[in-house]
Amino acid sequence: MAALERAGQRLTPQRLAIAEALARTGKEATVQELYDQVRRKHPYIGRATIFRSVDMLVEAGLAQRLERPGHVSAYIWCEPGHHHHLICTSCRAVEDLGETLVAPLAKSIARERGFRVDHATLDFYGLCRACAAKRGKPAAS
Amino acid sequence: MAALERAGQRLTPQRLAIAEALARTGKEATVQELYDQVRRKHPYIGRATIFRSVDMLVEAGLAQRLERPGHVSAYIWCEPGHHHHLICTSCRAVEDLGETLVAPLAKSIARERGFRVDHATLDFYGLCRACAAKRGKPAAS
DNA sequence: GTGGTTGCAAAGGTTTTGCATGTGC
DNA sequence: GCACATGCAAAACCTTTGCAACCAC
Repeated sequence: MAALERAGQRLTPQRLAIAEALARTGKEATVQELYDQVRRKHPYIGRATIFRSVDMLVEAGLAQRLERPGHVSAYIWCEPGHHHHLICTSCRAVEDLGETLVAPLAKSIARERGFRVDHATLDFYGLCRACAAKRGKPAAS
Repeated sequence: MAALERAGQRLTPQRLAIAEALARTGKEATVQELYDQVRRKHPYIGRATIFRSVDMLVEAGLAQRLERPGHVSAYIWCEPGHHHHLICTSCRAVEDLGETLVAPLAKSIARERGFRVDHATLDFYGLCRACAAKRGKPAAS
């Protein structure tokens, strides 16, 4: 959590609580979920603070906004340099994925299509090892 | 546009107009932009119809929702089997990318991490060939 | 002490929904 | 003709903003 200090931001109890909540779940979390979670210890925290704090975390490179299907933004804690993920659609656990997979792709795209890649989204959705083992087949809807 | 019929959906003038508008721009488009565009020919169309139609298009596999940063959904027309894109952050043009790049990645992830990939997002943001040529460097903010 | 941060509440904007009417098949 | 699609408007929703009080540094 010392990463927060390194980000050159003020270390308030709220921010700590939010960062901690996000880091601890190991899953993607919406603002509402973080709000519910953090409110157990900070009953007077406001939703706006969550929004402002996660924005700050994203800018500091400590979190990432997942543009996930369904119009609600979710956030995940992430170590610098790990901006791609495996996201379990069952338990919502998130695993990091390094840049190593994307870098060669970006390079070949630049070469073959003349496209100058700035950044890329690469996220895999599916079942994590545990969930895949639990149910061999995806659950029927 | 015959793809619409194939999707087993009713072919209404509104849907045709929306699909056409989306297909013709060759760019990502927000609902608001489609609304403005389609309204030139269908002044009485409602925003709700746009939302319902793009949802239908997405379900039919003829469009894709881009979860782009900034909380507004944008949609792009896409041929079946081309669900990854190069998106120009300058002119907002969209180029298709086949599945060929992702398939091997998904396979290796399944093998190495025990993760059962269902689907993946892979979109590259940057400058298309034309925009990259126009301005060698990204514009200063 | 000071400037950034918080909490509250209200505003802003996007997306969804209900229902009567209209229409493709 | 019937089921589905549309238009309208209001509701629901997430997110942002303004501002006074507060607090980390």
